[in-house]
Amino acid sequence: MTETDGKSPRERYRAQVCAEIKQHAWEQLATTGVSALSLNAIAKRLGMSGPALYRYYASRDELLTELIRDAYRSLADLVRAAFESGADAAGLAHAIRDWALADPHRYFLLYGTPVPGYHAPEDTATISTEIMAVLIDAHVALSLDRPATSFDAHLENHRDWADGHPAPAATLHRALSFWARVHGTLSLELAGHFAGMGFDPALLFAAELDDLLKS
Amino acid sequence: MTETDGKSPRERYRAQVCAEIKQHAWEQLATTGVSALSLNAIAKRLGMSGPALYRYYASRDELLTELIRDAYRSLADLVRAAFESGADAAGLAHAIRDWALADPHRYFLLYGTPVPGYHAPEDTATISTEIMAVLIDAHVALSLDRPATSFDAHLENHRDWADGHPAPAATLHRALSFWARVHGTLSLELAGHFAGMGFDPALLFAAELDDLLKS
DNA sequence: ATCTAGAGTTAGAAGCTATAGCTAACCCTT
DNA sequence: AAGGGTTAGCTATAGCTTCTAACTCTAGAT
Repeated sequence: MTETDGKSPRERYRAQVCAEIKQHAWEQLATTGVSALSLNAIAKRLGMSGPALYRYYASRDELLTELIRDAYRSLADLVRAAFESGADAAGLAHAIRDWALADPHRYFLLYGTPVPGYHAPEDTATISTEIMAVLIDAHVALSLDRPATSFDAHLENHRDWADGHPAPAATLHRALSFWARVHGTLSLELAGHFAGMGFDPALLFAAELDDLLKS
Repeated sequence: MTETDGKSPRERYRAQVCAEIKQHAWEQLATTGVSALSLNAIAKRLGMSGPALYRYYASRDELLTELIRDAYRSLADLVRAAFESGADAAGLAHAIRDWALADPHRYFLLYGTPVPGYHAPEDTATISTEIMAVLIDAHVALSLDRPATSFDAHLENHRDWADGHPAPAATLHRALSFWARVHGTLSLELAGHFAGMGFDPALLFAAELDDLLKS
């Protein structure tokens, strides 16, 4: 209970303020989107003046990087947890869609328009390959009786991104298609491009995956 | 040659300044992206002071709306021209991809992260349905020997967006899948998510379409 | 008890959007 | 040809942003 956690009170206080800043940043992000994320507004909502925030995050970009990292981690954990609890590829897709619908701005933070000056840090790429690895795992169980395509052959020679995964190229192909179709339908839906069209985006989502997974 | 064009000199001058502003806006957009589009910077590059620009565009959003409208028109014209010159669905996909690669920021202006406060004007929706109509046209020639899916049945009851197009629901389904797959692979590629992976995005793009179109 | 590190402050620079009020030039009409 | 209305441009300003600099003051460590 009253474990000191091995940290000095200053460090604990600092960690908590950092967490509070991030929490308010997420709230602001969820309501107004990334472009309207304001350090000043966060500081005022925390009861302190603007520049005080720079003790905790050196710049707006550094806070954004932290948010992106957290979002990636959240998605990777979700995908991994879903897979480890026995979900198949379709189950993963559903989990990802729910995750995105729960906070569209968080999804766009990762997969939306890249911000001009920003460059993702090294570890987000690591998490990204981690996600891809799980996606590949989720596709190894699927049948491979479809005829091999020329892209399969190309992937055979360009499978470094699979990080040594032993799955056949056709499976890597399926994982990539999975990712592309999930992203395609999901981002069009989240951006509102299906808004006035009347049909149910969830059914298009499911149909795109069905077409990929059954065969 | 020296046709007066029926416009007063003031109107002609105004139209030209508007065009120059838009041209500089496109240049700035192509290099730095939409978030860095600055009315001040455009004004200075045109040799006039910041607020002078507000005589021509009432706000940053109004200029953005104009740019979005132009981009939509450009894409719609491209798609229509490609179809009328005999391109099939795969040809349309190639044309769209080239159009997007030529100016990624323009593509993201239409299909990227929606800007928080902004609401698209009426006519962009009109152009969007115009594009969809051409996409449907491009898919009517394809065979329909695939088994009907439940999404086809759903589309039969929600085909208002097709604007009275007589194509069967399976064809509407194909047009939607086409759009989603084009957008999925293209936006992942343009956002750099395939950057360190080694394979050729053009081949994944082609494979995603092949899987849709051949059958 | 003293000293130092760090948290928070105000002030300010440079940038942005956008408004207000003014001048001057221009077009049109009389 | 002269006046009147329109409009293009200016400067100044308000209010917002990120971010730096210099200062105070307190809390933890020695």
